[in-house]
Amino acid sequence: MVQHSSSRLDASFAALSDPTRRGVLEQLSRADATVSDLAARFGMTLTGIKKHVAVLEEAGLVSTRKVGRVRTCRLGGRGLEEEAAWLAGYQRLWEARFEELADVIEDLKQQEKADGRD
Amino acid sequence: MVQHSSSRLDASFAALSDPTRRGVLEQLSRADATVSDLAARFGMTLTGIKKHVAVLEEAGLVSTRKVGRVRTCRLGGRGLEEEAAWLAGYQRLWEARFEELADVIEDLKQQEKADGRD
DNA sequence: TGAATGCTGAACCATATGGTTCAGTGTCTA
DNA sequence: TAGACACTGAACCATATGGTTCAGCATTCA
Repeated sequence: MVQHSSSRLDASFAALSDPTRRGVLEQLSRADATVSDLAARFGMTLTGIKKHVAVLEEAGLVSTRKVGRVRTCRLGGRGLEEEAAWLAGYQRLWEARFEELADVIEDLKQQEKADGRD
Repeated sequence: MVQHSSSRLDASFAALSDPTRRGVLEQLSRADATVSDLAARFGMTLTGIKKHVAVLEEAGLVSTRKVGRVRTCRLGGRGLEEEAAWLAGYQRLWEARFEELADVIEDLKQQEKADGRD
């Protein structure tokens, strides 16, 4: 069954729904980055990018560590397995639904043929 | 490369970030349903559920048709291929990142061994 | 025709989101 | 020690979100 009530899914899908945050993930997949690095790259204030990082961290997609005055962000903790699993489950149902539809159409065709024979 | 700037991804991930909407998708994967059906099942007003359906429709995940005074909703149009592809791409990068990390660790081990030999 | 049904739209409300500025705080470096 | 640097927190703003109620509007049914 598709799981639909999970605050973790809520948080991660919400995190992924913003292009800046998807960009940050992509960036971090290439290399760790400081908050300043990200702010510069995405043309945003430190405070602004910090909020995005916080959202990603809350969702468990990024982890950060502060050394001295520099906070470094890296891809973190989770690899979106749960989200991928949800999508995969949904896709199975979606496909099943269309096979079902195909069956219905097939039935209609059969019936049409039978009717034609009357 | 991971695509991160897509309003379609924005819309669909946002649509998926709400448990009621994921529930509606699950429900529709079993059978089509009217707006009233969904409102009853999710204990929400017609107006409330209608908004959720509108969000799902905007994201292309549900399609609806009104016959007489009844609007029927069905799983629609897209099968979340793009979203699945994004996640898959991300996961590849994520895994690559950890292999890289493994390489670094391996290098450190080698170096340690070499240092030990000095 | 009159009443019930199913949906719709507008208005409203509280809270969340995505951004900013400004005023710090702590850490380096000359 | 002074100044620059990197970040942080509070306050603010506009808009979006998730929900409601209430007043319609068609459509169906008795």
